Amino acid sequence: MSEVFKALADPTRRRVLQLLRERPMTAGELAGHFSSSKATLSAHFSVLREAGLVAADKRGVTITYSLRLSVLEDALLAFAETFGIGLAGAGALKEESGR
Amino acid sequence: MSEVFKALADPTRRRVLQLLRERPMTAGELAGHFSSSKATLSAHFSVLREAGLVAADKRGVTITYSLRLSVLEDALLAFAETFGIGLAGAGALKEESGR
DNA sequence: CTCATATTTCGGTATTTAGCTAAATATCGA
DNA sequence: TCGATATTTAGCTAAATACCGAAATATGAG
Repeated sequence: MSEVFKALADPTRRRVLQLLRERPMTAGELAGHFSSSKATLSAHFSVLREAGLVAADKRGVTITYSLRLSVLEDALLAFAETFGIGLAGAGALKEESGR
Repeated sequence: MSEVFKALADPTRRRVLQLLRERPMTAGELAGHFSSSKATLSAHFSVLREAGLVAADKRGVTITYSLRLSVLEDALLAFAETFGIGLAGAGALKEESGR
């Protein structure tokens, strides 16, 4: 739980997740959207990976990252629930992910 | 946004929010629930205050902290929305806070 | 005014984090 | 095998964070 929130606390990482919302992208492709060095971005990917928020798929020499929306969703849901904040919309999401 | 997630990234601070969910509590009362020093807790309160997640009400020599649920709610909602995670339950919450 | 109480601020240390460049690793094509 | 490409790892610095004990601040009681 802490790891997810820690990952979300950085704007760069949140933007990475946003980019991956559209489609999976390679590390280099993602890095192209930022001004930081690739090494720095790589560290951000690592944080996201360890939080379980992205999946890394190595294909040849490139690594494609994809968003693991369910992990993000579950974390937010679990946390919000303890505060009585119902996230009813998650149901609709579940349907969508089920197709 | 970053400040809210950063505040939520620490287990102690999340527990403080949980405690405040029941009722407002003074700084000392809150500190009694943790093994860290009061100085350390005070710093945590400061982070929560700066993130807007709690309100501090100074009454005489004691400071009573209370949860600002709407801020937490709005932050989670806004973020979740950008990921297509609808938080329909927030509507019901709004009604509740309206009484 | 003085004392006790509640809380924060100060000064310090240790750990973590974000960033960089340079070097290492791995894979592909010729 | 050699070279090019994609990505990570290593080594470093600067800034931020968490923690402590001690000192400062503010208030209310007497």
